[in-house]
Amino acid sequence: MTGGLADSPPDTEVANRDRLVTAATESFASKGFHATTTRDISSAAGMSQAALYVHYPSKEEVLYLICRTGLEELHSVMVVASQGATDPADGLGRVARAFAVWHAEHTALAKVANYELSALTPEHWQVVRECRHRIELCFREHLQQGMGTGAFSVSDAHMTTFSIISMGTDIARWYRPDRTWTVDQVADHYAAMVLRLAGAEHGRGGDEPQR
Amino acid sequence: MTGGLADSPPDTEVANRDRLVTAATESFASKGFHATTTRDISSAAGMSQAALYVHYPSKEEVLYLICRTGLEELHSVMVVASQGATDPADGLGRVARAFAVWHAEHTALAKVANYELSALTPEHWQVVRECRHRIELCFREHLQQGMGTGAFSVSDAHMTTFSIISMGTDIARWYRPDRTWTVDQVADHYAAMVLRLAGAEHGRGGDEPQR
DNA sequence: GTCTATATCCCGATAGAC
DNA sequence: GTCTATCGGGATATAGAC
Repeated sequence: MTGGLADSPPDTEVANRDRLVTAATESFASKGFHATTTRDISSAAGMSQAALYVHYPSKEEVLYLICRTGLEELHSVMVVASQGATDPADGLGRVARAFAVWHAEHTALAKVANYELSALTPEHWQVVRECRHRIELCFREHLQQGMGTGAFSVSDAHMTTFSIISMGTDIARWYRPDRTWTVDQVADHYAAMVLRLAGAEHGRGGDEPQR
Repeated sequence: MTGGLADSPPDTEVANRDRLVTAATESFASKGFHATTTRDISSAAGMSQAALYVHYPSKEEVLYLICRTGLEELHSVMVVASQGATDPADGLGRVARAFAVWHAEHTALAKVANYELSALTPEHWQVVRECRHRIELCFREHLQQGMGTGAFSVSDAHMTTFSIISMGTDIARWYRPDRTWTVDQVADHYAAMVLRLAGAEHGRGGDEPQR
Protein backbone atom coordinates (compact mmCIF):
# COMPACT_ATOMS: atom_id res chain seq x y z
CA MET A 1 0.00 0.00 0.00
CA THR A 2 2.64 2.48 0.96
CA GLY A 3 4.69 2.01 -2.15
CA GLY A 4 6.46 -1.31 -1.87
CA LEU A 5 6.79 -3.53 -4.91
CA ALA A 6 5.55 -6.68 -3.26
CA ASP A 7 1.79 -6.96 -3.32
CA SER A 8 1.40 -10.04 -1.15
CA PRO A 9 1.19 -8.80 2.43
CA PRO A 10 3.10 -10.90 4.91
CA ASP A 11 0.80 -13.12 6.92
CA THR A 12 2.24 -12.01 10.23
CA GLU A 13 0.61 -8.62 9.93
CA VAL A 14 -2.95 -9.84 9.71
CA ALA A 15 -2.11 -12.53 12.22
CA ASN A 16 -0.95 -9.90 14.68
CA ARG A 17 -4.09 -7.84 14.16
CA ASP A 18 -6.23 -10.88 14.79
CA ARG A 19 -4.26 -12.07 17.76
CA LEU A 20 -4.72 -8.69 19.41
CA VAL A 21 -8.48 -8.94 19.03
CA THR A 22 -8.52 -12.50 20.26
CA ALA A 23 -6.44 -11.64 23.30
CA ALA A 24 -8.57 -8.61 24.03
CA THR A 25 -11.76 -10.64 23.79
CA GLU A 26 -10.49 -13.20 26.28
CA SER A 27 -9.28 -10.60 28.74
CA PHE A 28 -12.33 -8.36 28.45
CA ALA A 29 -14.50 -11.40 29.06
CA SER A 30 -12.70 -12.67 32.12
CA LYS A 31 -11.58 -9.47 33.84
CA GLY A 32 -13.68 -6.78 32.24
CA PHE A 33 -12.74 -3.94 29.91
CA HIS A 34 -11.48 -1.51 32.55
CA ALA A 35 -9.51 -4.13 34.43
CA THR A 36 -7.75 -5.09 31.22
CA THR A 37 -4.65 -3.09 30.36
CA THR A 38 -3.23 -2.56 26.93
CA ARG A 39 -0.19 -4.44 28.25
CA ASP A 40 -2.39 -7.43 29.05
CA ILE A 41 -3.67 -7.49 25.49
CA SER A 42 -0.36 -6.90 23.77
CA SER A 43 1.65 -9.36 25.82
CA ALA A 44 -0.98 -12.07 25.39
CA ALA A 45 -0.64 -11.48 21.65
CA GLY A 46 3.15 -11.68 21.92
CA MET A 47 3.84 -8.04 21.18
CA SER A 48 4.95 -4.90 22.95
CA GLN A 49 2.39 -2.57 24.44
CA ALA A 50 2.92 0.15 21.87
CA ALA A 51 2.30 -2.25 18.98
CA LEU A 52 -1.41 -2.23 19.73
CA TYR A 53 -1.65 1.39 18.60
CA VAL A 54 -0.29 0.57 15.16
CA HIS A 55 -3.37 -1.54 14.49
CA TYR A 56 -6.05 0.18 16.53
CA PRO A 57 -6.38 3.81 17.60
CA SER A 58 -7.50 3.04 21.14
CA LYS A 59 -8.50 0.32 23.54
CA GLU A 60 -12.13 1.37 23.22
CA GLU A 61 -12.00 0.89 19.45
CA VAL A 62 -10.91 -2.69 20.00
CA LEU A 63 -13.91 -3.23 22.25
CA TYR A 64 -16.17 -1.64 19.66
CA LEU A 65 -14.84 -3.87 16.91
CA ILE A 66 -15.37 -6.95 19.04
CA CYS A 67 -18.93 -6.05 19.98
CA ARG A 68 -20.06 -4.94 16.55
CA THR A 69 -18.65 -7.80 14.53
CA GLY A 70 -19.71 -10.29 17.18
CA LEU A 71 -23.31 -9.16 17.23
CA GLU A 72 -23.45 -8.94 13.44
CA GLU A 73 -22.22 -12.48 13.21
CA LEU A 74 -24.79 -13.62 15.75
CA HIS A 75 -27.59 -11.93 13.86
CA SER A 76 -26.43 -13.48 10.61
CA VAL A 77 -26.41 -16.92 12.17
CA MET A 78 -29.97 -16.41 13.37
CA VAL A 79 -31.22 -15.24 10.01
CA VAL A 80 -29.65 -18.19 8.21
CA ALA A 81 -31.08 -20.59 10.74
CA SER A 82 -34.61 -19.34 10.27
CA GLN A 83 -34.56 -19.99 6.53
CA GLY A 84 -36.60 -22.94 5.42
CA ALA A 85 -38.77 -23.09 8.51
CA THR A 86 -42.04 -24.90 7.96
CA ASP A 87 -44.15 -23.22 10.64
CA PRO A 88 -43.79 -20.70 13.49
CA ALA A 89 -42.77 -23.26 16.08
CA ASP A 90 -40.19 -24.70 13.73
CA GLY A 91 -38.87 -21.23 12.94
CA LEU A 92 -38.64 -20.13 16.56
CA GLY A 93 -37.01 -23.40 17.49
CA ARG A 94 -34.39 -23.04 14.77
CA VAL A 95 -33.54 -19.50 15.73
CA ALA A 96 -33.37 -20.43 19.40
CA ARG A 97 -31.12 -23.36 18.66
CA ALA A 98 -28.73 -21.21 16.63
CA PHE A 99 -28.73 -18.60 19.36
CA ALA A 100 -27.80 -21.16 21.99
CA VAL A 101 -25.12 -22.79 19.88
CA TRP A 102 -23.48 -19.47 19.17
CA HIS A 103 -23.44 -18.47 22.84
CA ALA A 104 -22.09 -21.85 23.91
CA GLU A 105 -19.39 -21.82 21.26
CA HIS A 106 -18.34 -18.19 21.71
CA THR A 107 -18.62 -17.64 25.43
CA ALA A 108 -15.89 -15.00 25.67
CA LEU A 109 -17.16 -13.05 22.69
CA ALA A 110 -20.73 -13.26 23.94
CA LYS A 111 -19.80 -12.04 27.40
CA VAL A 112 -17.99 -9.01 25.99
CA ALA A 113 -20.76 -8.15 23.56
CA ASN A 114 -23.35 -8.33 26.30
CA TYR A 115 -21.77 -7.19 29.53
CA GLU A 116 -19.05 -4.68 28.62
CA LEU A 117 -21.13 -2.26 26.61
CA SER A 118 -21.04 0.49 29.21
CA ALA A 119 -17.42 1.14 28.27
CA LEU A 120 -18.33 2.14 24.71
CA THR A 121 -18.44 5.76 23.63
CA PRO A 122 -21.97 7.12 23.15
CA GLU A 123 -21.54 7.00 19.36
CA HIS A 124 -20.37 3.42 19.33
CA TRP A 125 -23.02 2.44 21.84
CA GLN A 126 -25.69 3.67 19.43
CA VAL A 127 -24.41 1.42 16.67
CA VAL A 128 -24.17 -1.61 18.92
CA ARG A 129 -27.62 -0.83 20.29
CA GLU A 130 -29.04 -1.17 16.80
CA CYS A 131 -27.35 -4.53 16.35
CA ARG A 132 -28.96 -5.70 19.55
CA HIS A 133 -32.30 -4.37 18.43
CA ARG A 134 -32.19 -6.40 15.23
CA ILE A 135 -31.47 -9.53 17.21
CA GLU A 136 -34.35 -8.78 19.53
CA LEU A 137 -36.64 -8.22 16.56
CA CYS A 138 -35.63 -11.53 15.05
CA PHE A 139 -37.00 -13.33 18.10
CA ARG A 140 -40.05 -11.16 18.54
CA GLU A 141 -41.13 -11.44 14.94
CA HIS A 142 -41.12 -15.20 15.10
CA LEU A 143 -43.03 -15.01 18.35
CA GLN A 144 -45.66 -12.65 16.99
CA GLN A 145 -46.05 -14.66 13.84
CA GLY A 146 -46.98 -17.70 15.90
CA MET A 147 -49.27 -15.62 18.06
CA GLY A 148 -51.08 -14.59 14.90
CA THR A 149 -51.64 -18.13 13.71
CA GLY A 150 -52.60 -19.38 17.14
CA ALA A 151 -49.58 -21.65 17.34
CA PHE A 152 -48.28 -19.75 20.36
CA SER A 153 -49.93 -18.46 23.49
CA VAL A 154 -48.09 -15.47 24.91
CA SER A 155 -49.48 -12.77 27.16
CA ASP A 156 -46.73 -10.21 26.46
CA ALA A 157 -44.44 -10.56 23.47
CA HIS A 158 -41.96 -7.96 24.67
CA MET A 159 -41.39 -9.40 28.11
CA THR A 160 -41.29 -12.91 26.68
CA THR A 161 -38.68 -11.82 24.16
CA PHE A 162 -36.57 -10.30 26.91
CA SER A 163 -36.78 -13.54 28.84
CA ILE A 164 -35.82 -15.64 25.86
CA ILE A 165 -32.77 -13.47 25.22
CA SER A 166 -31.81 -13.43 28.90
CA MET A 167 -31.87 -17.21 29.07
CA GLY A 168 -29.81 -17.51 25.92
CA THR A 169 -27.16 -14.89 26.54
CA ASP A 170 -26.56 -16.18 30.04
CA ILE A 171 -25.55 -19.53 28.58
CA ALA A 172 -22.24 -17.85 27.85
CA ARG A 173 -21.80 -17.21 31.56
CA TRP A 174 -22.50 -20.68 32.92
CA TYR A 175 -21.62 -23.06 30.10
CA ARG A 176 -18.24 -24.79 30.13
CA PRO A 177 -17.34 -27.07 27.21
CA ASP A 178 -15.54 -29.57 29.41
CA ARG A 179 -18.40 -30.22 31.72
CA THR A 180 -21.68 -31.97 31.97
CA TRP A 181 -23.33 -31.09 28.69
CA THR A 182 -22.45 -30.91 25.02
CA VAL A 183 -23.30 -27.86 22.97
CA ASP A 184 -26.07 -29.82 21.31
CA GLN A 185 -27.64 -30.81 24.59
CA VAL A 186 -27.64 -27.21 25.75
CA ALA A 187 -29.11 -26.03 22.47
CA ASP A 188 -31.82 -28.68 22.49
CA HIS A 189 -32.81 -27.86 26.04
CA TYR A 190 -32.82 -24.15 25.32
CA ALA A 191 -34.96 -24.51 22.21
CA ALA A 192 -37.43 -26.65 24.14
CA MET A 193 -37.64 -24.06 26.89
CA VAL A 194 -38.16 -21.25 24.42
CA LEU A 195 -41.06 -23.15 22.91
CA ARG A 196 -42.50 -23.67 26.37
CA LEU A 197 -42.28 -19.94 27.02
CA ALA A 198 -44.08 -19.39 23.74
CA GLY A 199 -46.83 -21.77 24.84
CA ALA A 200 -46.19 -23.94 21.82
CA GLU A 201 -47.23 -27.25 23.34
CA HIS A 202 -49.83 -28.70 20.97
CA GLY A 203 -51.79 -30.82 23.38
CA ARG A 204 -49.32 -33.46 24.51
CA GLY A 205 -48.88 -35.93 21.71
CA GLY A 206 -46.21 -33.97 19.92
CA ASP A 207 -46.32 -33.92 16.15
CA GLU A 208 -49.92 -34.63 15.33
CA PRO A 209 -51.50 -31.95 13.19
CA GLN A 210 -53.92 -29.82 15.11
CA ARG A 211 -57.51 -30.74 14.21
CA MET B 1 -16.77 3.89 71.89
CA THR B 2 -13.51 5.79 72.00
CA GLY B 3 -14.11 7.27 75.41
CA GLY B 4 -16.60 10.07 74.96
CA LEU B 5 -19.31 10.65 77.55
CA ALA B 6 -22.18 10.88 75.11
CA ASP B 7 -23.58 7.46 74.19
CA SER B 8 -26.00 8.53 71.48
CA PRO B 9 -24.03 8.56 68.23
CA PRO B 10 -24.86 11.45 65.97
CA ASP B 11 -27.03 10.37 63.08
CA THR B 12 -24.76 11.91 60.52
CA GLU B 13 -22.14 9.24 61.03
CA VAL B 14 -24.35 6.30 60.14
CA ALA B 15 -25.94 8.41 57.45
CA ASN B 16 -22.55 9.02 55.87
CA ARG B 17 -21.66 5.34 56.01
CA ASP B 18 -24.91 4.47 54.30
CA ARG B 19 -24.71 7.22 51.75
CA LEU B 20 -21.30 5.95 50.68
CA VAL B 21 -22.69 2.49 50.07
CA THR B 22 -25.68 3.86 48.23
CA ALA B 23 -23.53 6.03 46.01
CA ALA B 24 -21.14 3.18 45.35
CA THR B 25 -24.00 0.86 44.42
CA GLU B 26 -25.37 3.32 41.90
CA SER B 27 -22.00 4.01 40.33
CA PHE B 28 -20.88 0.38 40.27
CA ALA B 29 -24.16 -0.50 38.60
CA SER B 30 -24.02 2.13 35.90
CA LYS B 31 -20.31 2.40 35.13
CA GLY B 32 -18.85 -0.74 36.65
CA PHE B 33 -16.51 -1.23 39.59
CA HIS B 34 -13.27 -0.43 37.82
CA ALA B 35 -14.64 2.62 36.05
CA THR B 36 -15.83 4.02 39.36
CA THR B 37 -13.28 6.05 41.32
CA THR B 38 -13.31 6.57 45.05
CA ARG B 39 -13.76 10.23 44.22
CA ASP B 40 -16.96 9.38 42.34
CA ILE B 41 -18.32 7.59 45.36
CA SER B 42 -17.28 10.16 47.95
CA SER B 43 -18.45 13.20 46.04
CA ALA B 44 -21.82 11.61 45.29
CA ALA B 45 -22.13 11.05 49.03
CA GLY B 46 -21.17 14.67 49.68
CA MET B 47 -17.81 13.96 51.23
CA SER B 48 -14.13 14.23 50.44
CA GLN B 49 -12.32 11.34 48.84
CA ALA B 50 -10.33 10.48 51.94
CA ALA B 51 -13.48 10.20 54.06
CA LEU B 52 -14.32 6.88 52.42
CA TYR B 53 -11.34 5.28 54.10
CA VAL B 54 -12.57 6.21 57.55
CA HIS B 55 -15.56 3.94 57.03
CA TYR B 56 -14.21 1.23 54.75
CA PRO B 57 -10.70 -0.10 54.33
CA SER B 58 -10.81 -0.23 50.53
CA LYS B 59 -13.01 0.16 47.49
CA GLU B 60 -13.14 -3.59 47.09
CA GLU B 61 -14.50 -3.97 50.62
CA VAL B 62 -17.37 -1.69 49.70
CA LEU B 63 -18.14 -3.89 46.72
CA TYR B 64 -17.98 -6.96 48.91
CA LEU B 65 -20.36 -5.48 51.46
CA ILE B 66 -22.83 -4.55 48.73
CA CYS B 67 -22.75 -7.99 47.12
CA ARG B 68 -22.92 -10.00 50.31
CA THR B 69 -25.68 -8.10 52.06
CA GLY B 70 -27.61 -7.78 48.83
CA LEU B 71 -27.58 -11.48 48.10
CA GLU B 72 -28.34 -12.36 51.70
CA GLU B 73 -31.34 -10.08 51.59
CA LEU B 74 -32.48 -11.64 48.33
CA HIS B 75 -32.17 -15.13 49.74
CA SER B 76 -34.08 -14.12 52.85
CA VAL B 77 -36.89 -12.68 50.75
CA MET B 78 -37.12 -15.93 48.80
CA VAL B 79 -37.22 -18.08 51.94
CA VAL B 80 -39.94 -15.97 53.50
CA ALA B 81 -41.96 -16.04 50.30
CA SER B 82 -41.91 -19.82 50.10
CA GLN B 83 -43.39 -20.24 53.57
CA GLY B 84 -46.99 -21.37 53.61
CA ALA B 85 -46.97 -22.76 50.11
CA THR B 86 -49.71 -25.31 49.51
CA ASP B 87 -48.06 -27.33 46.72
CA PRO B 88 -44.95 -27.31 44.52
CA ALA B 89 -46.40 -25.05 41.86
CA ASP B 90 -47.59 -22.61 44.50
CA GLY B 91 -44.20 -22.69 46.19
CA LEU B 92 -42.22 -22.18 42.99
CA GLY B 93 -44.56 -19.43 41.92
CA ARG B 94 -44.16 -17.60 45.21
CA VAL B 95 -40.39 -17.81 45.14
CA ALA B 96 -40.31 -16.68 41.52
CA ARG B 97 -42.57 -13.75 42.27
CA ALA B 98 -40.40 -12.63 45.16
CA PHE B 99 -37.30 -13.01 43.02
CA ALA B 100 -38.76 -10.83 40.29
CA VAL B 101 -40.04 -8.17 42.68
CA TRP B 102 -36.67 -7.88 44.35
CA HIS B 103 -34.83 -7.52 41.04
CA ALA B 104 -37.29 -4.96 39.73
CA GLU B 105 -37.16 -2.92 42.93
CA HIS B 106 -33.39 -3.08 43.41
CA THR B 107 -32.04 -2.87 39.89
CA ALA B 108 -28.73 -1.19 40.83
CA LEU B 109 -28.05 -3.53 43.71
CA ALA B 110 -28.95 -6.53 41.61
CA LYS B 111 -26.69 -5.48 38.76
CA VAL B 112 -23.72 -5.07 41.08
CA ALA B 113 -24.34 -8.35 42.89
CA ASN B 114 -24.56 -10.21 39.60
CA TYR B 115 -22.23 -8.57 37.12
CA GLU B 116 -19.36 -7.03 39.13
CA LEU B 117 -18.23 -10.12 40.97
CA SER B 118 -14.99 -10.51 39.03
CA ALA B 119 -13.59 -7.54 40.93
CA LEU B 120 -13.83 -9.33 44.28
CA THR B 121 -10.77 -10.84 45.95
CA PRO B 122 -10.65 -14.63 45.80
CA GLU B 123 -11.60 -14.86 49.47
CA HIS B 124 -14.60 -12.59 49.13
CA TRP B 125 -15.61 -14.28 45.92
CA GLN B 126 -15.84 -17.58 47.79
CA VAL B 127 -18.25 -16.13 50.30
CA VAL B 128 -20.42 -14.51 47.67
CA ARG B 129 -20.33 -17.71 45.69
CA GLU B 130 -21.93 -19.53 48.58
CA CYS B 131 -24.66 -16.94 48.80
CA ARG B 132 -25.40 -17.47 45.13
CA HIS B 133 -25.39 -21.21 45.61
CA ARG B 134 -28.04 -20.98 48.32
CA ILE B 135 -30.24 -18.93 46.03
CA GLU B 136 -29.77 -21.43 43.25
CA LEU B 137 -30.64 -24.27 45.62
CA CYS B 138 -33.78 -22.51 46.70
CA PHE B 139 -35.08 -22.63 43.14
CA ARG B 140 -33.83 -26.10 42.36
CA GLU B 141 -35.29 -27.65 45.47
CA HIS B 142 -38.73 -26.38 44.65
CA LEU B 143 -38.28 -27.65 41.12
CA GLN B 144 -37.17 -31.11 42.18
CA GLN B 145 -39.93 -31.36 44.73
CA GLY B 146 -42.49 -30.85 42.00
CA MET B 147 -40.67 -33.28 39.76
CA GLY B 148 -40.99 -35.85 42.51
CA THR B 149 -44.73 -35.43 42.87
CA GLY B 150 -45.30 -35.30 39.14
CA ALA B 151 -46.52 -31.72 39.27
CA PHE B 152 -43.64 -30.59 37.07
CA SER B 153 -42.15 -32.00 33.91
CA VAL B 154 -38.51 -31.02 33.54
CA SER B 155 -35.84 -32.80 31.53
CA ASP B 156 -32.87 -31.21 33.32
CA ALA B 157 -33.28 -29.52 36.68
CA HIS B 158 -29.88 -27.86 36.61
CA MET B 159 -30.21 -26.23 33.23
CA THR B 160 -33.77 -25.21 33.98
CA THR B 161 -32.65 -23.62 37.23
CA PHE B 162 -29.96 -21.69 35.40
CA SER B 163 -32.54 -20.45 32.92
CA ILE B 164 -34.96 -19.41 35.63
CA ILE B 165 -32.25 -17.42 37.38
CA SER B 166 -31.04 -15.89 34.12
CA MET B 167 -34.51 -14.65 33.26
CA GLY B 168 -34.97 -13.21 36.72
CA THR B 169 -31.65 -11.51 37.26
CA ASP B 170 -31.79 -9.92 33.84
CA ILE B 171 -34.98 -8.12 34.88
CA ALA B 172 -32.65 -5.74 36.70
CA ARG B 173 -31.03 -4.88 33.37
CA TRP B 174 -34.10 -4.13 31.30
CA TYR B 175 -36.76 -3.03 33.75
CA ARG B 176 -37.36 0.70 34.23
CA PRO B 177 -39.94 1.77 36.83
CA ASP B 178 -41.22 4.64 34.70
CA ARG B 179 -42.06 2.58 31.71
CA THR B 180 -44.58 0.19 30.37
CA TRP B 181 -45.04 -2.21 33.25
CA THR B 182 -45.53 -2.09 36.98
CA VAL B 183 -43.45 -4.26 39.27
CA ASP B 184 -46.47 -6.48 39.83
CA GLN B 185 -47.00 -7.02 36.15
CA VAL B 186 -43.39 -8.00 35.67
CA ALA B 187 -43.52 -10.35 38.65
CA ASP B 188 -46.74 -11.98 37.49
CA HIS B 189 -45.40 -12.54 34.01
CA TYR B 190 -42.12 -13.90 35.36
CA ALA B 191 -43.84 -16.31 37.73
CA ALA B 192 -46.05 -17.55 34.90
CA MET B 193 -43.01 -18.12 32.68
CA VAL B 194 -41.18 -19.96 35.41
CA LEU B 195 -44.13 -22.31 35.81
CA ARG B 196 -44.15 -22.87 32.07
CA LEU B 197 -40.49 -23.77 32.16
CA ALA B 198 -41.30 -26.20 34.95
CA GLY B 199 -43.99 -27.77 32.78
CA ALA B 200 -46.58 -27.02 35.45
CA GLU B 201 -49.55 -26.78 33.12
CA HIS B 202 -52.00 -29.42 34.41
CA GLY B 203 -53.86 -30.30 31.25
CA ARG B 204 -55.36 -27.03 30.13
CA GLY B 205 -58.24 -26.28 32.48
CA GLY B 206 -56.12 -24.94 35.27
CA ASP B 207 -56.92 -26.03 38.80
CA GLU B 208 -58.63 -29.35 38.36
CA PRO B 209 -56.93 -32.15 40.28
CA GLN B 210 -55.11 -34.58 38.05
CA ARG B 211 -57.04 -37.84 37.71
C1' DG C 1 5.53 -2.60 11.90
C1' DT C 2 7.85 -3.28 15.97
C1' DC C 3 10.52 -1.86 19.51
C1' DT C 4 12.19 1.01 23.91
C1' DA C 5 11.46 5.02 26.33
C1' DT C 6 8.64 8.49 27.97
C1' DA C 7 4.99 12.12 28.49
C1' DT C 8 0.89 12.98 30.90
C1' DC C 9 -2.53 11.99 33.71
C1' DC C 10 -5.24 9.93 37.29
C1' DC C 11 -6.09 6.35 40.65
C1' DG C 12 -6.16 4.18 45.43
C1' DA C 13 -4.60 4.86 49.73
C1' DT C 14 -2.15 7.51 53.53
C1' DA C 15 -0.42 11.57 56.52
C1' DG C 16 -1.42 14.95 59.49
C1' DA C 17 -3.97 19.25 60.84
C1' DC C 18 -8.34 20.44 63.00
C1' DG D 1 -14.67 12.02 61.52
C1' DT D 2 -13.64 15.15 58.13
C1' DC D 3 -10.70 17.79 55.66
C1' DT D 4 -6.45 19.19 52.37
C1' DA D 5 -2.36 17.63 50.51
C1' DT D 6 0.43 14.15 48.80
C1' DC D 7 2.83 9.69 47.89
C1' DG D 8 3.66 5.92 44.97
C1' DG D 9 2.18 3.38 41.30
C1' DG D 10 0.32 2.34 36.95
C1' DA D 11 -2.72 3.61 33.21
C1' DT D 12 -3.27 5.19 28.06
C1' DA D 13 -1.20 7.01 24.42
C1' DT D 14 2.87 9.08 21.86
C1' DA D 15 7.88 9.84 20.15
C1' DG D 16 11.51 8.34 17.73
C1' DA D 17 15.06 4.76 16.55
C1' DC D 18 15.46 0.68 13.65
